[in-house]
Amino acid sequence: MSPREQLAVLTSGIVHLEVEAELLARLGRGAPLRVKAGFDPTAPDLHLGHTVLIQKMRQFQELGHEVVFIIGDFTAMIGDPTGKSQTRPPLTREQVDENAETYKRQVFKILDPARTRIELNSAWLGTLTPAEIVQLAARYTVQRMLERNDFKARLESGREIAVHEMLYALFQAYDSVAIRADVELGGQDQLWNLMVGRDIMRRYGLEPQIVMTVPLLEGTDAKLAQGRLAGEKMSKSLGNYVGIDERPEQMYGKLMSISDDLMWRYYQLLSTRSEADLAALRAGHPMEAKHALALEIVARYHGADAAARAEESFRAQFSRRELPEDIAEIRLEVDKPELYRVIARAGLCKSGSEASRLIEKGGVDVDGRRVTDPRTLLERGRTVLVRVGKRRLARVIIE
RNA sequence: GGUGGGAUUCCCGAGUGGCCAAAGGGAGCAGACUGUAAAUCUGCCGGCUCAUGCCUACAGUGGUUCGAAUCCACUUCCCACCA
Repeated sequence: MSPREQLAVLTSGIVHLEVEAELLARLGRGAPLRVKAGFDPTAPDLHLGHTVLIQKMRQFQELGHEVVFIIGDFTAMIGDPTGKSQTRPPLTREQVDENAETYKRQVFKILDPARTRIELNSAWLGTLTPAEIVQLAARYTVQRMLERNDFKARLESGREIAVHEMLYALFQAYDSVAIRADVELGGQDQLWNLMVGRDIMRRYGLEPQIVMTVPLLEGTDAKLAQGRLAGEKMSKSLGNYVGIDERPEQMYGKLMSISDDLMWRYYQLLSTRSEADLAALRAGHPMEAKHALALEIVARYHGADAAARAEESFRAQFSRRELPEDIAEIRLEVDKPELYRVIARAGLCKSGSEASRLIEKGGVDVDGRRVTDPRTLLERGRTVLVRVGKRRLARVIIE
């Protein structure tokens, strides 16, 4: 593929590119580019939000370039100065190794292992001498540091900025020096850090890395508000994520429950479909477009067969309202087999009170028939099918 | 170091002596409607041997009072301004 064609592929869907002409020139040399991205080793489970970046890395690989995936085990001990979680407990060596393994396993669902190098940044940062650290720090200025919005705001409002917080950016930048990165990729919110890397490389007499940022993916709860898609970015702590290690059925279900507006955003950032395909989907029923999206994404991480099964079980359970195949069977011993007690004991509700309320409101049925008296007695020795709400379901036997 | 303001149920936040398991909003859950959508509407939203009863809860400890989330004392932690 010609450099121009490569450029078109690589820059599709990105937020920022610094500098296009440089990227084009380097592509023109014909040698594989070394593409760097850093990951924090603290949160081991990758979700679709991370994959926006990883898929971009994959595109580089497909064009013959090399990806260097840096696990920031050293920088994690410092903590990114976002001010959010200052008191993050330091990780042990074992935890870092374990998380790194999890990363590899998950990341190779997308990346080509043959063209991927994984490095821990403690390998070079951990061996820097104090003199070398001083030399690193000498290559940047306080003025430049204070250009960072977060620092600027804290300085103006008199909140403290610890010295080591500034070192974070320098160490991350040093990673680029250590591996001689041609390109560094990151999320939109990382632009400033990546730019420091560019400057620092130049100061070490290296050709500065090209910087590219990708958009942040909104979480599954994002929806249209005042004509615009609004929502927090996908994150595990907000519970609005789809993990790439999740079971196919669960992934499929989560993707089907997103709003129509969010679906098109996901298409834009996650799908590999062509423009023509997308146009056809837009012309059709949104529900079918959503099925197609769920199918594509589940297939990517679990294979086409598993995705097809997930779709079938989704359609059976929700579209046709059939019973799922695997229903938990629970045996209980209860003194008085009143319905609300049974539900609470079976773990279908958190408490007896909650169970009672739900029953009175008509949220529970037994053997397919709605029961509204919480104190209905269940027969002993017989299996009954108890359904609580739409999703919670169990076969219960009272002994 | 000084002075003031805070800490409330999952989150935000009202409440300044009984009417407080505690406004309002968010999240969550259920029902209606549907495309298991989203939006909307309705209801619920500490627990319990289901009781016009009990227990737990308004940072911690102790106190005043018939009665405290509310008043007092001390403790811990946050925030603002001054130095």
